[in-house]
Amino acid sequence: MSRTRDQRRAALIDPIADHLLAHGVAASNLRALAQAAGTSDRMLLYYFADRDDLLAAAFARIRARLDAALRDGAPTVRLPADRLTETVWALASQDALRPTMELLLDVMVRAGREGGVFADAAQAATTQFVDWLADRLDIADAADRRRQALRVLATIDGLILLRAADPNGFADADAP
Amino acid sequence: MSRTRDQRRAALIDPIADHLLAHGVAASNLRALAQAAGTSDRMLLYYFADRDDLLAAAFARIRARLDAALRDGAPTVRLPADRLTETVWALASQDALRPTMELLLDVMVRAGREGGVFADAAQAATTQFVDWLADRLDIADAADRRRQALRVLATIDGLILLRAADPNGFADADAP
DNA sequence: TAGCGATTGTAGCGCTTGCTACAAGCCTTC
DNA sequence: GAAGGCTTGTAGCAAGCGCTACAATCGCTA
Repeated sequence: MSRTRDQRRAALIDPIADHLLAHGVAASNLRALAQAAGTSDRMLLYYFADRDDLLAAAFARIRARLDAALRDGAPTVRLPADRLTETVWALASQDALRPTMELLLDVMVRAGREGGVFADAAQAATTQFVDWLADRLDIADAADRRRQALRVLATIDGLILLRAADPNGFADADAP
Repeated sequence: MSRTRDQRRAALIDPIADHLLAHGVAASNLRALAQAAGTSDRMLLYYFADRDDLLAAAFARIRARLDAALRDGAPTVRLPADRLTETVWALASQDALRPTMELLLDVMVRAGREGGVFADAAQAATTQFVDWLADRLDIADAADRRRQALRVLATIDGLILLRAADPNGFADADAP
């Protein structure tokens, strides 16, 4: 009974996550998300407390997918920072990861202004990513490694942001 | 007559730019902007064609301010990329520039999804910033210099984004 | 089969948003 | 002082938003 409800709840999240990835947060109102999930907004609010609850679930799902993609994407070979940046930038530019990274930007900007679900999701994703990067940096000191990992992530995020904002002007600098 | 109208139009832009910098794009609806400018939304739409026109004017004003701040902020001394990154990161973290940089992130994310005014503003600001950075990089080849300038900007933008999204978690990595 | 909770559709509320119709006031010009 | 354009206030529209009240239906159990 309660398990069935949880299952149906879980089944709704995938198409909703897809819609978020494809169209961003602003275009993800309840009616649009309901259509994407093949149901009604009324139903979404039956399975989820409110929109924030729904978004939180979708963000968690997207993070789980990202986790899997990162695990498959690159082995744990320790690299210097600039080489790691290069590798991850190529990885994050692939079709599979690009929408995720761009949605992450969307969420991070909202985190600063709105807080709430967005702050939680941004913090979780950042931590996850920084940890993953730190595992792949050939730096001995842990604190320094973490600091450099954050710097690598900053560069990747910035590159994605610049490309998303101005895809044409970015073309000539595509190869780092 | 027409000059007076232009003057009044121009006078409205400063408080509106201030509001944008303080509260972001989402919180800058016509009624809020009107209150910030000490007038009514009706008046804003008398002096500007529509909200996009108003935002475009405000973004242009903010870019002019940024231009002045950059000119004052650092002399044209050519540095290697990592030293320039350090310098500009410190500069962009100052109270005077920080809101501008964070608004720029807001605009850039919107540029990707909504285009229009945001794409124009993002492109102009990016170009302006990259040119300024390129003038301060001690790299001989022009194309390579521009590419590195874009990379420096990406890192700065990414750092600002990470700090804006998660001010606490970022504290331990504040010094690059 | 009757009853009862779980599920779903319909309709719409209350709010915010960008924008507009209309009319009143003001200020210049003759 | 009359005329006519420039400026401004009042009021409100239409659309979109998150969310809810209410009732109908479904499916299981007794």
